[in-house]
Amino acid sequence: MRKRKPSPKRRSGCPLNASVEMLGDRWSLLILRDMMLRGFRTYKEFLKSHEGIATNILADRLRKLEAHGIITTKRDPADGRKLIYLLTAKGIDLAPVLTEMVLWAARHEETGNQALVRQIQNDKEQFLAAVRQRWAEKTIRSTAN
Amino acid sequence: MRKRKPSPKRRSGCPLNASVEMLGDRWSLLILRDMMLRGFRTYKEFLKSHEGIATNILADRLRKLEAHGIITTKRDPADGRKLIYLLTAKGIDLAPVLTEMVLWAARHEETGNQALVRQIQNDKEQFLAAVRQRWAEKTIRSTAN
DNA sequence: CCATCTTACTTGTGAAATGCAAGTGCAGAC
DNA sequence: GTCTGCACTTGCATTTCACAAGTAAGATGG
Repeated sequence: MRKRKPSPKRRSGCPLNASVEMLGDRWSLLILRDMMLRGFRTYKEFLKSHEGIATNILADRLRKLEAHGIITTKRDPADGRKLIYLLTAKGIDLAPVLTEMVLWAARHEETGNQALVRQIQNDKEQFLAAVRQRWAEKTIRSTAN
Repeated sequence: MRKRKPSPKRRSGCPLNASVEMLGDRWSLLILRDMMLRGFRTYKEFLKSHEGIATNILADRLRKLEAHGIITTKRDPADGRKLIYLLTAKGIDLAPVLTEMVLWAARHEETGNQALVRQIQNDKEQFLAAVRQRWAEKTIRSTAN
């Protein structure tokens, strides 16, 4: 597991602060959710899907996530216009954070997607294992091409 | 467990989106960390501590966290100038989210506070139980006054 | 091989959020 | 009554954001 050298302008060394500086905005975690749970991989999918992110913001977030080593890109071998965005190991390792946030909101707010919520509540570890396995399969297929 | 009616202007019903809309900024989670782990309870403590939040932003974030039912305030009975900020049950229930974020950053970044990290890694459930118990004790003392 | 379409962006503009410095109002201490 | 401490608010410059429009490079159809 390769670690980055400490960024020069970090506000503090607290690990929570590090997470917040990478993920603490209104879009990054939603993009990661789409990659992790919905299997989205291209710019267009992110753009037209979910909560309606602006195109310049999406480009900026993808750039930042890549700079932080959370995602990578590769050209689609079948269509040279397409860039395929993939989660790195560091990225897929955010799965427990996302699931805890989903569980928390589901406990305290009126939310949709109860199927997902119940699946996580039913067996969290199994859910995480499934997420990780789907990622591993996809990643092998993708990097093999 | 009382739930809020769905906010009219939510971008989507996804539970992750709900969490992100309440907590997805550069300060809210740090304030909650200070309450949960460092025992901070007053405006002044939040202000002069941690990563240097601006006073107007702090006032704004505290207002929003209270509006979302994550924290409450009460007057200090011993000093009428002081407001004491306390985590609600919904607030302390964010402990698993914070710990997962700490663990993730500790795994993938160079961060400080290794003592805390090792304590969580060593036994996550015990750590969470201790956090919850400290909260329960403080809350009983506080609301009894 | 040329026109057209798709994809992944960038650019421009106004609105909103943020950061910083200074000031206000109220409670308590002296 | 003055002075200090606490929890803010206000004003202003800077940064970030959202929305609309435009662009470059690769694919597609004739």
